[in-house]
Amino acid sequence: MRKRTYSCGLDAAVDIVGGKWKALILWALHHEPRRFGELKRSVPGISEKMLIQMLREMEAHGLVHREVYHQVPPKVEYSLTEFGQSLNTALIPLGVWGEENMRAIEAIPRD
Amino acid sequence: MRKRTYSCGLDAAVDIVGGKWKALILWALHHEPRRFGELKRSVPGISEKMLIQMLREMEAHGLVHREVYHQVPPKVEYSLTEFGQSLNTALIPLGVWGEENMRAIEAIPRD
DNA sequence: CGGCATGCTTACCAAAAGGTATGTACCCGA
DNA sequence: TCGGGTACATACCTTTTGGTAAGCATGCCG
Repeated sequence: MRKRTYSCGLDAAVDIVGGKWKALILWALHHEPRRFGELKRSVPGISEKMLIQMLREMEAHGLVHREVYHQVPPKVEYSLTEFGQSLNTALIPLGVWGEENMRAIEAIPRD
Repeated sequence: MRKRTYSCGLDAAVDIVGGKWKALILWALHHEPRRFGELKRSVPGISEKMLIQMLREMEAHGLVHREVYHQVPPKVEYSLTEFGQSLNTALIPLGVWGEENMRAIEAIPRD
């Protein structure tokens, strides 16, 4: 989130979904609400710091909902809001594209 | 481009389209091939350095085609490959989402 | 009492992304 | 000879992003 005006819708969407992790977290929440630890396990490679940071931003952006259960040990559940759902839906074709072309993408030489 | 394996298609797609500019450049090339200067004008805010850097990467990734015309003054045209077209198509819903929600996105307080 | 589990939080650091400014090479027309 | 237009390249710097490691609060279980 850095701009106040966008040149087009894609510009705005990229700004929201930007970074390496948010799309993956959204994806992981697609089917059901998840706890912190579950999310960490279902987004391989993410650090706790990044996960929290992204969750907090996404909460502030109205994409996810955070529900705290006052238990011991503590339990916190994250779920998609309507807004988050709609973004997730818009990401589906991109996910499909990625799956269809994963071989080609993996074959790209990285310097 | 940093990984060799992806946890899902979205992961791979985000890796390719990553950053602030590539999606916008792809978008700008959607309808017709464009020259360097035209692109610069149609992606507001981008610096020449970033534009070249992104174009080079996208060429290396097989998303765009670069055609040099040996003229004076020089002319270089960039166009989408089939691969680039397919990615662009997958980005359409995201662009639509961004347009529909642009007001909401702009209203998000930053920090 | 001590260890474990959960869900964070903090400090510190490295790498990548991005921006500004300037320079290059070419030829043309004034 | 000078400036302008095209398409870059390069150096330098700042900001953003991401990673590691450690610590904290809580209460249960043995």
